Amino acid sequence: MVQKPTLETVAKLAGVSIPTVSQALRGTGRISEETRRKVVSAAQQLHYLTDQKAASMRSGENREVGFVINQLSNPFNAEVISGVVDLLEAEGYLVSILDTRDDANRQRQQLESFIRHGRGGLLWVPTVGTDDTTYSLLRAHRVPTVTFLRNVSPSFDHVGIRNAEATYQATQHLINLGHKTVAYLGGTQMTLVRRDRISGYQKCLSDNSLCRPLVWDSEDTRLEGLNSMNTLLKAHPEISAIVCNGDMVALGACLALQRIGLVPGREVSVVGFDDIQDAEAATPRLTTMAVSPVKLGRKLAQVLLARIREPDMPVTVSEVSAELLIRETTGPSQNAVAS
Amino acid sequence: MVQKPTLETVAKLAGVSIPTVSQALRGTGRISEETRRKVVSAAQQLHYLTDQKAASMRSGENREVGFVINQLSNPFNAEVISGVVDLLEAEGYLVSILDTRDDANRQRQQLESFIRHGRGGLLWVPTVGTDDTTYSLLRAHRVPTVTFLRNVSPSFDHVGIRNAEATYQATQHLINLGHKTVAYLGGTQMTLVRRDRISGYQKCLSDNSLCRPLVWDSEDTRLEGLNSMNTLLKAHPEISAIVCNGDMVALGACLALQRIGLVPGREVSVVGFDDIQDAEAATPRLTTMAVSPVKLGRKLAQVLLARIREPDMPVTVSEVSAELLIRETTGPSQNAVAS
DNA sequence: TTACCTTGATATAACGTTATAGCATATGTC
DNA sequence: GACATATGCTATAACGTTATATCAAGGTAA
Repeated sequence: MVQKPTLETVAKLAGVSIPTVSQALRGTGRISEETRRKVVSAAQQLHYLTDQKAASMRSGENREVGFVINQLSNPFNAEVISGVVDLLEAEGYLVSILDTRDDANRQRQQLESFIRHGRGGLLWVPTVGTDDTTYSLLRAHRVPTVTFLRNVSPSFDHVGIRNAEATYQATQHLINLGHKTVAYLGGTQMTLVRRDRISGYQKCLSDNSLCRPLVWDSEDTRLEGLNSMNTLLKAHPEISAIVCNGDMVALGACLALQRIGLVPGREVSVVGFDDIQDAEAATPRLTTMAVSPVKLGRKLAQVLLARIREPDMPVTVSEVSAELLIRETTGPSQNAVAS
Repeated sequence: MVQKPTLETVAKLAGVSIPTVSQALRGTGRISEETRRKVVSAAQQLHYLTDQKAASMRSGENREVGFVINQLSNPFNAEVISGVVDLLEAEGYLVSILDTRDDANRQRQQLESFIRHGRGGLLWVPTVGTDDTTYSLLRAHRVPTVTFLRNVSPSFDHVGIRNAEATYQATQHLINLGHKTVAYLGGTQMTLVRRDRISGYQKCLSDNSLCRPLVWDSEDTRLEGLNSMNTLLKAHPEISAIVCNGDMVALGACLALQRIGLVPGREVSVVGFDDIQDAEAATPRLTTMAVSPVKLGRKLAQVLLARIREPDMPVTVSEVSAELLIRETTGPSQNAVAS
């Protein structure tokens, strides 16, 4: 145990050659049952574990993939990761997670490091401000890549959410409840995701002949949601409902309402996005657009596996629909009742 | 660009030998300024990136480390990870994160995979129920290892929190406010961390001649905190204050109180543990035992680096103190005022 | 018998690096 | 001018695997 066990050590102990050991352990080639047993027992005795660095260097195969994500602390992301990891680990892959914290420089560093270490696949939520050289870097090194949520380039497979459809549905729900002044709260930059969500919100307003779209920025945390809602209410006290870019923002917004004595779902209605665990636990329980993070994670894993196995298959784009989950933070407009 | 660039490709383009390229790019050996420039330009032209698998195989050096953690979705952990990653990435390391979700089997799989892939270092929150063979696996393969939070084995370096001291302080704070019936809420199994925290709580009670320790289980999520607090209140309506095993539980407990019309900090006082972002954002703002996750993360990274550089140094144990942050969820006992 | 196939193993080369040693050529010293 | 030393580069081997080719021994068919 003083020396790292290698094929050579095992071979010596079993009294056979190195290739024999390699084949016996992997079940390839023509090895008699008897020597196979000898080899396996020797390997166990020495606690031998294949050195994958050496193996993958020779064989080209590589069961290490990475998930480069924009915000690890977001519980929705954490749940997606669970789904991905479950499926890929079952297939013998090692999934490692990198957090860019939406910093393009950090992301660049991480991806270069990623390529240098020769990972066999990439699941990727591209940072805001990712530039073209990053895409060509990945293409040049032939990294099988699936983008997630942010569909930034037609050369990569993609798995995402039907964002415009979802916010349209959320907005329509509020309008059906009689709300006339519906604002959009959340996001800070014009990512594709946010653009799509806002466009669904706007289209719904105009389809219903309500023509005052109002979009307000906020980081995707409870704290920022609280602060932004405060400023929004000060600037536009007339709004009676909001569609949020994420549950964390929505929960923060509910807190803001409660602090000034308003009840979410009575004076002001709130719709979230994601259906994280806390949405159900909050008081009042949050109405939200639910997407199953585990289902998304599985889909992601499946697409990546397909791409790894068939590098030349045509690029695929998969989008899953969100589902409106009506809980307690949405209710009939007070104005509508009054009029 | 059709072929993966290697030292050979670069050497051919620059018109020099392979070792020359290797040395020129790393700045070792004796290379003239002129050829160095030639080589660097050729490398850039081909988008050459060192294949670390091959490099580390030959040189033995390995700048890949892993952080094997028990619960990725916990925001406190996410913040610790940030601290670790900041420091290690600056030193040229690639940090990848694995989530055991506190499942010993999964953890075993992940660690074996981890070793096979030859990682150069490990930061580790061991799962509940980790058995001895796992420790010896890590020792046998000489993986530089630092345990975090759960100090399970004297053969690894450790970074953790002064848990008993912290809960003692929290409990004393409640007692000073006049509370006589203080319960402990959170955790599900007898991990070392929880044992230490409970012992601090108990010692404080007995030091103050209050002899009714009451410990109640709960998973470390808001939802479970809510449910557990409900059952606790039903079983023991007399309690006037609780010390919690984590902020998530504490926030859930506050929700439970609010649902039945009680105000945290008035009828029942609540102290959390961790000081996650939401502790400040909650209504009312959560009193908690604060440990700086970023500071912990940095410490972790430093200890690991030291261990990697000096594999034979004596084992170190570092513990940081938590600090009582008094906010709004703790207040004078109503009984004390009445009597 | 000769020719051919099957079985069970091994020898050898290769993956892309880096460490070591070696070999010219230029520079300095006495 | 002879010798030592410094400079700049290259040849070679090695890291631990796996892929390919090869080889000996035994079995089968004509």
